[in-house]
Amino acid sequence: MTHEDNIDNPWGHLLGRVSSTVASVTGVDVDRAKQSIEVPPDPILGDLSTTVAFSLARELRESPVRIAEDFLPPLEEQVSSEALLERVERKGPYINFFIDRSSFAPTVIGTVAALGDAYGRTTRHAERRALIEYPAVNPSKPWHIGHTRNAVLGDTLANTLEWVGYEVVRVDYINDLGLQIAQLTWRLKKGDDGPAQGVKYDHYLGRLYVGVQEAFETDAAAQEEIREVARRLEDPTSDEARLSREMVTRCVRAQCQTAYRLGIYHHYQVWESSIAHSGLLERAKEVLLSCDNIEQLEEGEKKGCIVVRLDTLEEFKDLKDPYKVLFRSDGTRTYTGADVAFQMWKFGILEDPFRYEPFEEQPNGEVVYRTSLEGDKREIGRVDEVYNVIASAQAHPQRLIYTILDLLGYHEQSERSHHIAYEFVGLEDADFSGRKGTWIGYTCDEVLDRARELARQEVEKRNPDASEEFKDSVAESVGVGAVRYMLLKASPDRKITFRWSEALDFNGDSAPYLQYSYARSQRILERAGGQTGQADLSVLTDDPEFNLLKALARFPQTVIDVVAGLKKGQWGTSFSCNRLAGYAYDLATLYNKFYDVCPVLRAEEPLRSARVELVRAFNTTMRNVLGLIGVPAIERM
RNA sequence: GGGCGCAUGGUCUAGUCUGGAUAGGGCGCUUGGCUUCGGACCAAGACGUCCCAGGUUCAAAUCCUGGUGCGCCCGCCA
Repeated sequence: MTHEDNIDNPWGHLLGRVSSTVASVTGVDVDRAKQSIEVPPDPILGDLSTTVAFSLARELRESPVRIAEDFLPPLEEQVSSEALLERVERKGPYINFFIDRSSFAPTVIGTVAALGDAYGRTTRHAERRALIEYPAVNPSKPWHIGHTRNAVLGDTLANTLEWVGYEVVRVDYINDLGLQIAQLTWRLKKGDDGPAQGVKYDHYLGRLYVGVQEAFETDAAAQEEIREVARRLEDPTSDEARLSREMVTRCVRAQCQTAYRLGIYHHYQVWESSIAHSGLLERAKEVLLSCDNIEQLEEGEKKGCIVVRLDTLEEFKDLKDPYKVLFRSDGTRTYTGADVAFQMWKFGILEDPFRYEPFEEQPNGEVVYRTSLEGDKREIGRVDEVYNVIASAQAHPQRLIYTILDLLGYHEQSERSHHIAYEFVGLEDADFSGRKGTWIGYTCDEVLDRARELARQEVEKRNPDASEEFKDSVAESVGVGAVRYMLLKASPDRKITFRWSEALDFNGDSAPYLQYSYARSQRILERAGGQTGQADLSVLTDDPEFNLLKALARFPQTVIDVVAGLKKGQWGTSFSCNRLAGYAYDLATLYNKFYDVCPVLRAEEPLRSARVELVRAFNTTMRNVLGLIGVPAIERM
């Protein structure tokens, strides 16, 4: 019994049946038969087809058409005993299968009804655990849309893995020791009134930073003072460290408000200061120095540095310098050094030196913990896969970290380290830069606010008599959905040029279109009254009904395919989040077409009851997909 | 210099991994559809050298080779 035979996956089941039918008749193995199955370009031709005649043509020294002709009679024989298949036809060399519509509807709707909220979830990867790091925004500014892309990608990946059975640990990384933090600490030390009334702390810091950066670049004395602050920050007991800790905490709390609006939550925050002062680096250093390619140089330009020698490796042979520094001559870590130690921690290669304290309780009711020098020990546990959601620009350093794990002998962990890469979000004429302040006006909060305002106007038009609370709540859900969906429907390796007109377009391929289709189905179910249960579903055979049923059936297989597509390449692991968005859009489109031409409540029995059950199945499936991609499902809008 | 990614109607984009039948959508444009379960909807139409040149194949947007254009990466920085 293969996974596809599992009843929680109707489309996979169907593919399995067709594949084994093709295999048994033609003699090719099941995998090859499965490879040959595709969906014909026009449903008139069939629901599924096989091109196996083409691939057999050469080895049988026979024309593909002739081969298809020969296989047709035995296939017809087999198909007649397949419950879900009605008939098989030949069109030239193509062999096309037709689903038995009257038995398909009860199968699909029965599955959706039986599984309910769990429809779309499978247990293929049960007992497996994954750790995902995202979005790791510096605690010195508000999220802009680029950070939001990272966060939404990470959150959706985490959901997707959970839907195929993974247990997922969601981790954020807080770099509280970077230069930006030193600069801001220096600035706050000089005294400042703090944020004006109503200004979020992260926005306040972000704007303050633009000015500080200017001083840093132009004023040598200021620059020296800031370097000194950076040095003092390394001592966790210093006044600067205390001030910085307070500042960073307030900033992270403010950033979390943005995350919560988007429905994004974490289990742990790993702070850089914990990495620096917990003893993790010292342990990492010991392990690293036991590796043949890693050494402390005794002479030359990099005398005293702990380096990894890379020129023996094919993928790094063209570097200008064969040595990559992990620890500087003064003993401090480089980014790469800290990242290697962090990656080792994620896999449990190094014993967990961290202590944890609650950071805050999130709106989902779960406490997010931060690493700390105080607090309690916690057990992260074994992790099978690690996914780091990081911009494509970081592909080289990410690859380097995984290579070092490999050099250390942790081949398995290296292989299971994934860089989920994505391109930047930019403007037509500029990129977002923290230093230059080009992000101003394009923070996640501002984009969400504007989306909400626009949605609010639409809600007002349609529901003038509704309560303020209702209007606000719907507007917020529409705004959040629109922003998440916009970021998800683009393939991660494609740059997104942010345009207000596109981000706030609520028609067509957009979240409100999905939410609207859901709300309309909700209305029908409310008016239809209670459960019918006994409906004769075999009457659902018209094209609009059948097309919708096929889309419903495809959901679990789509999630499985996206996970199967997480293939690791040399420079990153691809995550087709756009396929999830695309599936949701297809489903909504087919429902809207059905809605337009198939009356439900006004239909005669037994059609009426059957269509109500179809609407119910759509309602359940759409709610589940929306949950998966994090777009709020709205009952009424 | 080396590496990675991208290139598809006016515009934005799916499909490329794993070759298969008339290249699918969104926005915009033209036109039609509510005495009807919600028009954030549906239907019809116009718009294409799938960057270029070769090659492989019964079959190429998809694979191979060589180009072109754009973006990014290659520090004891952050």
